[in-house]
Amino acid sequence: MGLALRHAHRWDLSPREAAGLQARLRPLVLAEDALPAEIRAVAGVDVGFEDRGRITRAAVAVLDFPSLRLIDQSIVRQPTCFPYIPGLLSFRELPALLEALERLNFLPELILVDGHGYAHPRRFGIACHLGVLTEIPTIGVGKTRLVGTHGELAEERGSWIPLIDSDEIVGAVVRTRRGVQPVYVSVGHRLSLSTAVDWVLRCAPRYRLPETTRQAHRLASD
DNA sequence: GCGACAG
DNA sequence: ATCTTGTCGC
Repeated sequence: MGLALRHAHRWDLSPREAAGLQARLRPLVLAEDALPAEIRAVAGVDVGFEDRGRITRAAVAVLDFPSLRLIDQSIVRQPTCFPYIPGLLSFRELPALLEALERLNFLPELILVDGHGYAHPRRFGIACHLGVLTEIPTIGVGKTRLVGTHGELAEERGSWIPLIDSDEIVGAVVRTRRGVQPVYVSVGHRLSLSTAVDWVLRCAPRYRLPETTRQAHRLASD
C-alpha cells in the first residue's frame, strides 16, 4: 500500500513499441536532487529466474539507513513476460518488480536498481523507468557496461571517473572496494549523478555491490 | 556487412 | 540471468 503509479502503461508491447515508449517517457526523468530531507529506508531490487527462465522472481529488500539492517522484504514469482533484449531490460523485469513493491509494508525513500539508469542507448534504463513510474528516487548500479567509455580508474575505494557516451556524461565508474572491478553508477530519477555516487558508496561500505543489492539478490536467488 | 550488447 | 569445479589470494 502507498505506492501510486504516476504513469502506468501497458506491458504487452513489441520490442519496437517498447523502444518507442522509452523515448516518450524519457523527458519525465529528473536528473536533479529532489530527495526527501531525511532518508530512513533504502531499498535494493533484483530479479532471478527459475525453470530455465520461464518464471521470473522479483525481490525487494528494504534496509534501515544508516544501519543497513533489513527491515522489510518482498518476493514475487510470475510467468516471464518478455525476452531479454539489451536496452529493453525493464520490460522483462519491471512487471514483477512493481508487484513486489506494492506488497511492501514500508516504502523506501530511495531505491538502488541492479541495472543502468541514464547510461543507456536511449537514456532510459530500468532505473529511470522504475523511478518515473513510482516517483521514488532511484539509482542505476550496473555490474558491467552497456554504453560509454572511460579512462583508468584509481585503485582506492571511493574514487570515480565519468562514463562518457556520445560526448555526454551518462554515468560514473565507481570503485566501491580496492582491488575489485568497479560498478557503473547512473541517475535513475530525482537525483544528480554526484548524489547517486555518494549514496552508492554509503550503501556499499564493505563489498563491491551495495548492501541493498546484495540483500535483494539473496532473496531473489536462494 | 561486422561487432557490441544491463540482467 | 543460468548452467557448473576447482582454484588463487587475503
